[in-house]
Amino acid sequence: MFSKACEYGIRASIFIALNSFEGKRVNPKEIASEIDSPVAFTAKILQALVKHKVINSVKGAHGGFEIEKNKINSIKLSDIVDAIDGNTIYEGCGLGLKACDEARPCPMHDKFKTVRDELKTMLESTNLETLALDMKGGDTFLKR
Amino acid sequence: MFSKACEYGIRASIFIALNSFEGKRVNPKEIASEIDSPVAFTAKILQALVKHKVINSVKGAHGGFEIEKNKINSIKLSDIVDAIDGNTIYEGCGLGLKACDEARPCPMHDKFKTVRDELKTMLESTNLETLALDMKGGDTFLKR
DNA sequence: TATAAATAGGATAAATTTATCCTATTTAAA
DNA sequence: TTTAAATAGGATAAATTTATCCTATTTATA
Ligand code: FES
Ligand code: FES
Repeated sequence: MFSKACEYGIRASIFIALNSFEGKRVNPKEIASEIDSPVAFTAKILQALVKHKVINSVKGAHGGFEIEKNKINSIKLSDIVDAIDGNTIYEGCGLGLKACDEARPCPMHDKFKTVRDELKTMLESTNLETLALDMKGGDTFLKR
Repeated sequence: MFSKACEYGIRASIFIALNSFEGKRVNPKEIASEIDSPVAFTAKILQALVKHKVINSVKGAHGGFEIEKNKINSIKLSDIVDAIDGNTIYEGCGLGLKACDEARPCPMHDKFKTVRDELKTMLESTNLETLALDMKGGDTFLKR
C-alpha cells in the first residue's frame, strides 16, 4: 500500500508528536530505535518531512526533531503520505493506466474509486494528535 | 497500491477473458499490445497466472492463453492479486509492522482496517465476467 | 573561541522490482 | 516426420527503492 519510506515516515511522525507534547526533541537514533527502522534511512526520510514542513528540525547541540505543539492536531496522515509517496494513491488509476480518467475509465474504475476515496477521506481526517493520544494511553504500538 | 506486475496481470486477465468469450486464444504479443505492457515481462506474469490456475495455457501451434468460459464468472480480482502480490494488502499492517495484530495494533489500525476490509470485499466480489462485459460494451478501457 | 552535539546532504551500496533476451519444450499441421 | 508456431523457463540487465557511510554545517555551552 505505502512505501517503506512512507511507513517509517508515519511511524516517526507519530513518535515525534508524542515527544513534542512533552516538549522533548528526539534524534534519528532514538526514533529509529522506537519505531524499529534503519537509522540512516530514517534520517533521510526526516529530512524530506522537514522540507515538506511536516516536522521541524533544530540543528546543533540540544537540537533534534519536533513538531510545534499547536500544529500536532492539524497534521494529517495525508500530509505525510503526500510528502513521501506523492498523490498516486489518491489520484492514480488502480490498474496503472497513465491517469484515472472518468471519461475513459479502466474496468475497475467505479469500484476502485469508491475504496480509494474512502482511503483518502480516512487519511485526510486522521491527525497526529489522535494517533499520538492513543499511544499515550498504551493502546497502540509503533513496533512489535 | 498494486505492483506493476499485478496491474499487468489484471489487465491481461480481463483481455484474455474477453477473447475467451469468443473462443479465441491470445498470445503475449497481442496481450501486451492491447494492454500497453512490456511483452516479455507480461509473458512472465502469464506464467505465474497459469501456475496459480487463474488462466490456462495451450502450448504449440494454435496455442495461446485462455480461460474456460464457464470459469470466467468465478475468477475474482482477489484471485489475481493473491497470485501475484500475495496477501499483504489484505492482511498486512498499514504501517508495516511485522503483522497486523488486534492484540497489539498500530495507531492506524482501526481506521486502516476498515478501508482494507472494504478493498478486500471489493476485490472478492468483482469477477472477470463483470469486468469483461463492461469492456465489451465499450464503456471501459485497458489502455489510454 | 574551542568543542561537542546535532541535522543536512552527497556518494555509494544492497536489495528488490521491472524488463529483456535466448533457448528448450510442446504441439498442430503440412 | 519435418516444420513452424507457440508457451516455459533460465540468465541477465536496467531501474527503482531501500539502506549505509562519510563529511559539511550549524549551534549551545564550557
Ligand atoms: S481509470 Fe482506473 S481507477 Fe480510474
Ligand atoms: S496493526 Fe497496523 S493495521 Fe493492524
